[in-house]
Amino acid sequence: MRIATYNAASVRARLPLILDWLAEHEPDVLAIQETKVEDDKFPTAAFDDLGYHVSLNGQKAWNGVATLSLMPPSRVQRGFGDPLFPEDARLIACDVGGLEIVNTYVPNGSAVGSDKFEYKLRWLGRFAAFLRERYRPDQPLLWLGDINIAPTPDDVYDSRKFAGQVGHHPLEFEALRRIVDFGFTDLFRKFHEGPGLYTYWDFVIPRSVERNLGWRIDHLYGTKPVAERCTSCEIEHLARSVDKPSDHTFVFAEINL
DNA sequence: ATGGTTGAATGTCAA
Repeated sequence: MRIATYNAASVRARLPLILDWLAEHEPDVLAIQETKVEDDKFPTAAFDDLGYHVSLNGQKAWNGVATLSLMPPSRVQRGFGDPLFPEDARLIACDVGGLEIVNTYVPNGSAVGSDKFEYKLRWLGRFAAFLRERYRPDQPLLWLGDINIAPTPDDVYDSRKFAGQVGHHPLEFEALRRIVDFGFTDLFRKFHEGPGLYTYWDFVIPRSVERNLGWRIDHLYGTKPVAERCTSCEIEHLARSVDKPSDHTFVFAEINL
């Protein structure tokens, strides 16, 4: 299976780009984040025309996740299923052909010390518990999406500058480690070492793409049965350089399932 | 020097 993740920063604004990418790369699954649209306004028909099933957890204007799959999904779950936890549309989980797929848009966190940063840490803690409630580390499980954390100095263009700031903070590293300790392997790092390999480049920084001032914050994590069968994981840079790009690009893995 | 861009919605916030 070929499985990809993409923070679209509006699925409607990015629709032509996504359709082109699907036609060229023919993934079995595409996990989209920041769809920024309610489910009844999602461009479902355009993906249906390419043969994709569409599983949605959207909301108006912000957040929103969608999982496209050539095989029909089952066991679809939107959010944590916990009425006590403040729910915005950041998680959709489903089973595709026996592979459990959890697609998340982790809160950005805004700035260290803000309410949004506290929410990010609480969300990550709730997600660590969610995994242990719903899954086992010995089953085929893939967690992917916009993680909004650059977990090592190699994962951001200026680690010293951003040390202790949002996206590169020790409390985020600790929260992510608790999640990864469930039994995950970072599929991209299984194949690629070193700095300069990014998935996001800020719109605001002049010529951030050309200067490679980026962050690796879009990740795919597999349990052991997935990591063992994963034969490649690559970043697809072109989608960040075309007309009207998202500020993220695609990351995709091949898994022999 | 606290700038700059983008999208949703149409104020201004979020990223």
